[in-house]
Order: sequence, then structure tokens, then C-alpha cells
Amino acid sequence: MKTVATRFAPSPTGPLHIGGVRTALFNWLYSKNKGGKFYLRIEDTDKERSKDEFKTQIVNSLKWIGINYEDSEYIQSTKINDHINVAGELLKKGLAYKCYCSNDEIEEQKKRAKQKKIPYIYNRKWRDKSETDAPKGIEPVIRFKSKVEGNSILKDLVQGNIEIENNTIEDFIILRADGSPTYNLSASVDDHLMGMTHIIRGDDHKINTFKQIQIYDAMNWKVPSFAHIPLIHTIDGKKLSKRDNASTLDDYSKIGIMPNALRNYLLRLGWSYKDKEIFDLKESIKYFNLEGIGKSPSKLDISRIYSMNEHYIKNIDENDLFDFLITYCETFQEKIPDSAKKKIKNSLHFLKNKAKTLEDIYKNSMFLINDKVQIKNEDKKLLDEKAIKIINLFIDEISKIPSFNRKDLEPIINNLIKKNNMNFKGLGQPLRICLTGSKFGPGIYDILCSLGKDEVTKRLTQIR
RNA sequence: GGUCCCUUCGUCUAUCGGUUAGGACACAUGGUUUUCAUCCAUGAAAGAGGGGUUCGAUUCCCCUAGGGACCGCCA
Repeated sequence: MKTVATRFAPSPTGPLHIGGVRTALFNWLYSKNKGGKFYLRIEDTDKERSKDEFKTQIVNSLKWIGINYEDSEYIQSTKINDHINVAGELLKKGLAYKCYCSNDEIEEQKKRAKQKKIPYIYNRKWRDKSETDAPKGIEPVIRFKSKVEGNSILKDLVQGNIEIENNTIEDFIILRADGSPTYNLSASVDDHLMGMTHIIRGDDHKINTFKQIQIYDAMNWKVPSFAHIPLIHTIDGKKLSKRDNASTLDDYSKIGIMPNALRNYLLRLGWSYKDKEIFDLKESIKYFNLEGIGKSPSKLDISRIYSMNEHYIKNIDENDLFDFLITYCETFQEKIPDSAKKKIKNSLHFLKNKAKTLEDIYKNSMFLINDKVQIKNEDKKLLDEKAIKIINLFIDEISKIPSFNRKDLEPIINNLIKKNNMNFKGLGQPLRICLTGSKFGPGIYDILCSLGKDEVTKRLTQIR
């Protein structure tokens, strides 16, 4: 049995969206589960639309989510000669032919098909014509001689057997008039040259697979196994496209979703293993299989991404969480001074409690990052005479205590409340506003202790 | 329009002929927490419809309906 080899083959013509990431993930997981290899192939044969920045984005996205590939990227455009040679061989074997139809001629046929409401399929005009009939001044394209009779069955590892009539597959172009190879040729040649054993890709490639298998057969190559996974749909049930917002990895990383959480979410989107929801990296490799992939498309649900992220925030090692947080802040928010880093690290155990995203933790940490407290105008109104008075009393009280922790503070606060005939909110709210500039945030004792006596006194004194 | 695929709570899904159809997210209610959140408990919520096969169908088959993908000298 040959070692399993899979690949992810995106085209760098736009930002990689999370449907693509999921495809990459499934391929990667499958190969790792089988102890095989996983490769990245950049399909950049569309020179017009391919951009280097997209290639970079793809590479970075995979790296971010933890998918690593063998060697360096396989760049399809550097292999074009191989593809052209195969076309030449096919031509020599009589399994492909030159088609001299003009663009106008083809357009005309398509138009007519549309009018008659019948599906357009190239009429195979030059399939058996002699080249001596070739018109002058037209550069031919090379078409593959597709089977015209009988049926083909694709034994799909996810979808089961799919059968179609061969005559619904047209004589597709493998070499353009300018001599460049088209997708179906390039993809099959590369997959063969790279020794792919399993092709896992989106449902939208099903028809291509029937074409590509014919190329394999024509070249006497071993046909790999195929698995077509259902596409991810938007919440209104359409294929997720690059134009949909919140569809790239960056859209998620910039709001503070962690790679592990997204990986776990994507894994469970359209795949399941019993009732298990949480899979760490090792488990996802251990349990992944093709049988667990569902047949119907699944919709992206942002609230599940949030809750998955929340789960990871609360359950991963705090040192790791801290690293993720700092990277996040410095990439998307601001550089965190070393002094604040220390405080954040010490306070992470409660800063993370309210958070669904790294952004939430960042916001909760604001009072530790900024020494100067900004109080909103609407909140200033809450700092009335009564509030100032109780805060002053509070300052006096804490000046008397030697240490500064919850045990020391609780009696002070309780006494102040009682003496001044108010509830907890009466002291808690102004205190919170003065110390953090916000009505919401971590628990008041957490805030007090994390800031420390000196800083608390300093901030409160500034108010009066 | 043609070809192919799909159909269990709002969402992701479990069930591989016999279950009070389970879990998770979201939602609602209550409790804990001297705010918010967390946490805990409880609740509401599904087999698209119609035929078969079978002692018995969510599960197997057919039809209908709905949804989706593809139909480029893009990948």
C-alpha cells in the first residue's frame, strides 16, 4: 500500500476563505491520520488574476491555523512544460485533437443553445476532421477526445457512487490557442507527478473529476481516490464566496478568534465523531476519517465560532493564552508595554472570564494598559457629590490598612456601605468608573487587587 | 433548461430497522455570584410531503417538493 499523499491546491486569485481552509484541513488531517504526506500546490496558471499577495495570504493562513506542508509550495506555473508535453502525447496517441473553430463560431453555438434552451456542449466538429481542412489564420486549441458512449461511475469516498452518461462531458480544451494548458490538464498532470493518492476537494469539482479521470486513463496513470466534500454555505444557503464578508481567516483573527478554536469549529462543520465536540490537535488527527463527513452542505454559524473560542479561552494553558493575547494585541491593536504585560499576565485568570474573544480580553485589560483613565461624559454624571464623598471615605479607609487584598477590602467596603446607608452599587459603580473608566468590566475586587493600593489611591485621588 | 448532489430541532450534528429521536451552540426561565459575565439547573425546539418494502421505518426503495453545485480558451 502506497503512503497516503494529499494536497491542497488553491488558486491565488483572491483571499483564501474559510471553506478553502476547511478543505485544506480535511486533506491535512486525512494524511496525518494515515501517517502520510500533505502538500500545498499553488495553482497560478491564470497569470492575469494570480497575485503574489494572495499566495502570501494563503501561506500565512495555513501557518496561522497550524497546517504544515511538506517541502516548499509546489508552484504550478513552473511546471507548465510538463503539462504541454502531456497534451502533445495525447495528441500523438490520437486521444486529443486540434479544433479550429473560431471564437465567433463557438459563441454562435452557445447563443443558439441558449435560445433553444438546451445545454450547450461543443459539437465535436473537429474531432474526426482532417487537419488539411484547417482554415488559415486560426490558431487551434487542443481538445481532449472525451468518451461519447456509455456511462462512467465515480466511486466517491464521501458521496458514494456517482454515475453519469459520458456524452454529457464535452471534448474539453486542454491547451489554449496560445499554447497554455487549462486547469483540468494541469491539475491531473500535477496530481500524478506529485504522487497524490487521495484528492479531497469541494463538491464543485465533481464534473472536473470525470474529465480528469479520463486524462489519467488516457495516459495509463493510476487513478487516485476522490472525495468530494459538501461546500460551506452562507447563512442564507448559498455557496460561500470570496465576496462574502467574514469569510477569510483574517476576518476571524482580527476579532480575536484563536487558531485552535477555528480549527475545531471547521473540523466539526460537516464532520462528526459520535457526540464529541472538542478536539485538540492530536485528537483531531487521531479521529479524523472520511466516513464522518456529511453529505449535505453546512451553514456557517458565527455564534458557534464564538462559543468555541470562548471554550478555548477558558480551557487552554494560561501561558499560551497570554502569548496568543499579546500577539493579537500587537498585530491588531497596540503594542503592550512590558509593565502592563506583567499585570495582564497576573490578572488573566479573571480577565478571561468574561471573554468570548481575545478582543474582549484586550478590552477588559484596558484599565491595566492605560494609566490615564478616560471617563465618558455620560458616566461623569454618575460621579455626583454623594459618590465623591464615599470615594473619599474609601481612600481614607484603605490608607489605614497595611496589606491590600480581598480579605482586607471586604470589611471596609461592607462597613462603608452600611454606614452610609447605600447598596453595593452605590460604592461599586463610582469606584469602577474612577478606576477603569467603564461601567462594565471585571469584578470590583479583582480590579482593586490587580491595580494595587498605590495605583488605586492615585487614580481615586485624581478624581476629587 | 440539462447533468449531478443533498434534505433530523433556528444552526452543527448522533442514530448504521425496534430509542420517551440524544448531544452541542443559540434561545427562554430560575438559581449562585453584592454589577455585567461566568457557573449550575430547567425548558421550548426536528425526522419536507406522499407512496411502497417490513411484524416494525428517521433509517431501505420510488415519486413529489424544496435547496445546492456544475454547465469558460477561470481555477
